[in-house]
Amino acid sequence: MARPRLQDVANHAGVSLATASRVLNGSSRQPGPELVERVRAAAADLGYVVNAQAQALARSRTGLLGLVVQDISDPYFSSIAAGAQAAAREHGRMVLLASTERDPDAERDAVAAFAAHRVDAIVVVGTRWSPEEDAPVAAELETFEAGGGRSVVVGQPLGSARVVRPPNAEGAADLAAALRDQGHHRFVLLSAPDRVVTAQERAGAFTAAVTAGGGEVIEVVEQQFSRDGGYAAGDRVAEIARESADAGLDAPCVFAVTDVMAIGLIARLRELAVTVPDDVRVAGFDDIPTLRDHVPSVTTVTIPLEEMGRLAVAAAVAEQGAEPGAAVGHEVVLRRSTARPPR
Amino acid sequence: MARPRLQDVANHAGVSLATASRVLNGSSRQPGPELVERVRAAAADLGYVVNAQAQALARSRTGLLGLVVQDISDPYFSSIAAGAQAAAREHGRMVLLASTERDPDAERDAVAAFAAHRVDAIVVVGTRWSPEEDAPVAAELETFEAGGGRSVVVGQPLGSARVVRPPNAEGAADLAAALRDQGHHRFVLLSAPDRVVTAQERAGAFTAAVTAGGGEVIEVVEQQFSRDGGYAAGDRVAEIARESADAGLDAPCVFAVTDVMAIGLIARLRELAVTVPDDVRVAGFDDIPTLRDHVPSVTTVTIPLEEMGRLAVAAAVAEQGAEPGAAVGHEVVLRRSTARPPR
DNA sequence: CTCCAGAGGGAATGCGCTTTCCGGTCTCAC
DNA sequence: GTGAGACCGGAAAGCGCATTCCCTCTGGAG
Repeated sequence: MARPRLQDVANHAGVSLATASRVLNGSSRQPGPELVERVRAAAADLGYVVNAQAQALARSRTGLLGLVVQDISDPYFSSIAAGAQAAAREHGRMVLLASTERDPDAERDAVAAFAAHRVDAIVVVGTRWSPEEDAPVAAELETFEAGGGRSVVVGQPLGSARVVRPPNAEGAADLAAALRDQGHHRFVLLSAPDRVVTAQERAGAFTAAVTAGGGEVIEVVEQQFSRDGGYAAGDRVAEIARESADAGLDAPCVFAVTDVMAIGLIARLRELAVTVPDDVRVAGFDDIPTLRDHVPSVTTVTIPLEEMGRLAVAAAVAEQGAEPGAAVGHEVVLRRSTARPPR
Repeated sequence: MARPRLQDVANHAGVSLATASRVLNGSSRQPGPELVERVRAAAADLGYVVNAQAQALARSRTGLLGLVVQDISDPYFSSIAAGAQAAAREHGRMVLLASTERDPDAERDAVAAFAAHRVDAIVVVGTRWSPEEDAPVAAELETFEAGGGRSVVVGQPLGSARVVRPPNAEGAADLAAALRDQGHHRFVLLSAPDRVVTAQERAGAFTAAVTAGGGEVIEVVEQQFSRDGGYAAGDRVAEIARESADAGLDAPCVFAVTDVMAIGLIARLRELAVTVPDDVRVAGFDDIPTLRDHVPSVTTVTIPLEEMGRLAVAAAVAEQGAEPGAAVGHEVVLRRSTARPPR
């Protein structure tokens, strides 16, 4: 049994196609109550399900929202996606999802595919890379916008897309200040390769704030922007800690530019019998949900992940001229991983 | 500047619409090499982007896959989603995502919306509820299949959908056996309301296996199927632990029907100064990624979340008649949370 | 030299729906 | 009583593409 079409409903109700359309699909012009009733009944009778594809073609609007994230299984992205998804639902939009495994090429492909599907807007979530790596995505987004689409990025600016900017610099600076107030002054920076712009923003602002506050970044350790990167940094950090102890210096405080690196680092340190926070202090960034029950509890910068997702969707569906960009708050939360022993 | 249409490309290349279509969209019938070249050039020239909506209408296939999960920010679901997403990409499908906040009504709405968008297949991930709560989704899926769609569930059977079944009973039974072999015999079951079928399957099989092995389930604590549910159970579990200690009995072993409950429980126990595994042992189920760096490490049953997502998509895109259901493996992993003190 | 098969290109139809545009009816004011 | 609107239902023209069918042209067999 083939799916009934709107024409079938119209026939069954004894009205024209136009009337059936007006009744069933939220037209501003509603026929008389009696016809409305007849059409409704016919639709229910036949089990009619509107064909959104055909609607999209006729209206040249799909009601679709393209969401590009770098790894949907990463709590950072899945939290943002949850917010975006909820907001999309409230706005009556459906979400097309793409997870790119942190590959800029896949990012470009995803944007192109979304453009082909004529989504109304595209939201790209995640750090930018080097200008060369970003160029293809940017070009693809440009084309998309030229064709009448709206684009939003959560992260750093990209082309002419609207931006929801995580407070990387502000958060890192505030964190540095808070740690200084706690009495830390010898810092190790656990960062990621240069191409990871988010890491650079955080690392740069942190270093600047530390220096301005009279502290010192005694070493920069560079690793992958992931849990395993943090883990890999463990050996070097442990060495630094031992050197500090041997020299009778204060235990160093590591700033990992993202929570997942902090978690990986702590895992390795535990294996090496280096105690956090006694031998090394550790701070992260993001306050991902995973951190909630981590032991030891980890000092970090809370950023409203779900809200960022919601804001991005709001910017994506906003009428022409509404808020071009959005800022979100942040909060430094000091926890046990940076506690100093009472004296 | 409006988006160029295929007609524009055809004009620009000096060929007919039909020829342009054949060149650009993988038709079995390819025009002569010279024309192919002309059309390709024209398309590139104009920046033509195929309209997937129009294609879908003409072909009456969308290449879309609907994925319904209960909470995309939960690592259980986001891991499955990651697998599904990757598999979909490999099969050249796009994924429409819906996250339902564990609300059966939202689940039904999502399926209906997917049906309206004429997705080729729908994958519903997550536990089933009571028959009454499941009925609407089931009906919606039934309609969808009647209209030519394919449906797959990851979890318990629902209507005539293909099933990817998590090894709930097998895993729980094996876990019970493994714990018995470790010397545990006094168990507390931390389960969820009856309507959560996954919890029932695990709890039922665990209890049966414990009893069969000569052990005893001394109490069943029922809470929400979530981290906070586990947390809420903490006070009662602590009481049980103290009673056991006072009576000079072996410390009880709690089986939390899902890892997130185990994590919440342990968090509360820590606050109450009840030590795991000395005062209470705790085991979970799923082996979600979050568990990787949890302290103490938690005994659980590993199930291949990503693979389940991949299998579901494979079943969704499989040709007629292929594998109707799929089974996945599991593995009990004993970790510190159930370790018994050396004697 | 004729006939036929085959290939290659184009015209035209239709996928299922929205949305003008049109003509008819009804109501109300003058 | 008459004309102007207001209102209402339907016919028809697309939305952008795939695909069927038809026509023409070419080459080879007989």
